[in-house]
Amino acid sequence: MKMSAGVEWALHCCTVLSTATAPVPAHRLAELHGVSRTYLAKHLQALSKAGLIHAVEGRDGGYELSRPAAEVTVYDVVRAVDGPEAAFRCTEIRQQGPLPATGEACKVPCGIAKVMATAERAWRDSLRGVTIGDLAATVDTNLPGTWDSVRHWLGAGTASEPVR
Amino acid sequence: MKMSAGVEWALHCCTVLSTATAPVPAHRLAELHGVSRTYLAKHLQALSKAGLIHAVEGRDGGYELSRPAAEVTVYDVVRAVDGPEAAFRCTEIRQQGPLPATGEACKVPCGIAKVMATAERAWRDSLRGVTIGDLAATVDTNLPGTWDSVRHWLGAGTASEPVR
DNA sequence: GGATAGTTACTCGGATACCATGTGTCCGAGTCGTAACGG
DNA sequence: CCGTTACGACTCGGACACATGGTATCCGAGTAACTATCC
Repeated sequence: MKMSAGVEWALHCCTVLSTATAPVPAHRLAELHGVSRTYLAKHLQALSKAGLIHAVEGRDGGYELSRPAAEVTVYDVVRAVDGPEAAFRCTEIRQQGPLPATGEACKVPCGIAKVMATAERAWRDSLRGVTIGDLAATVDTNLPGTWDSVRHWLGAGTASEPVR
Repeated sequence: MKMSAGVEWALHCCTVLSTATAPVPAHRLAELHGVSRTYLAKHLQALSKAGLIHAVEGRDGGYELSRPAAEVTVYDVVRAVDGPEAAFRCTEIRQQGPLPATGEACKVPCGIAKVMATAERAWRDSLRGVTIGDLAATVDTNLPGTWDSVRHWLGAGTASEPVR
């Protein structure tokens, strides 16, 4: 069981967007994080479809958060990128084989499925307890001035162009 | 993010083994659950490597639980089949790009990685709170007599042979 | 000088290849139960 | 009748193909800003 690497990228991007003062193009976010531009674009589209971010079209356009960072949870991002379906999928094998469970026994969900569902709910609840705003604040606590540098870099031209 | 279907099979098999009175061959477990014999064998090998079950070799051999069912947690099985590594893997992209995090900032783990690790810990703790014995008891509560039927079927010959 | 039309460059969005991991399968090594055999 | 021995069938274990989904990429549609022109 492994999670898409795009989740990490998306979370970093959302955190950056929460402190940006203007729309940020996808290729700029990729450059800032040192990842593939085209593949990151795919994940940003997922975030866009989920309504977490929205695109400003045309020249000088880019992405920006649709809601305040404090109202976007980490789980929202994970769900948007990684998909809404649960990791564990009960295939109801109790109904197969020579001793299948009868119809009435299947009215209650399989005990195994219930345990897995409970665990995943705990996982989701934990992720729902943290927002993009919290993440940004943590970074600022660990290394004050980080967002100033990021905003400065975003405001400047390309990376090859020296920052004065 | 999806979990291997073998996890579900393995949990069902462990529950059956917890009520069996003699070693159960892999092909018999596959037949009982209506799943691929050879593929199930692969997952049973994983359980065996993890020490959760052990093989009785030779004729009339098979698998049996190594520990009492009450001492085997659901997480033990999930970990054995699905692997011990976490779903989220931090690739430290904060150290990449034109504004990499400096050495001292990296002494503390990335905030995103911490959030994901906390969530996964909650997930694991939830799975650790349920044992194979609990699962077996749940089945017996929902449909009393199930394990008697299973034991009877296991004691009898092949499925094609009618049970008297 | 101001409004307007054309141009340009930039943005996102979906459709398209590649590869790693899960899925499914196979055959060989080892072991126990059984039966035949000899004492 | 009992011990020994050889056999046979059954078990697991690891090594081998296939398929699905994540990974990575490309090009086309659309829009806003800029510029030059005209009134």
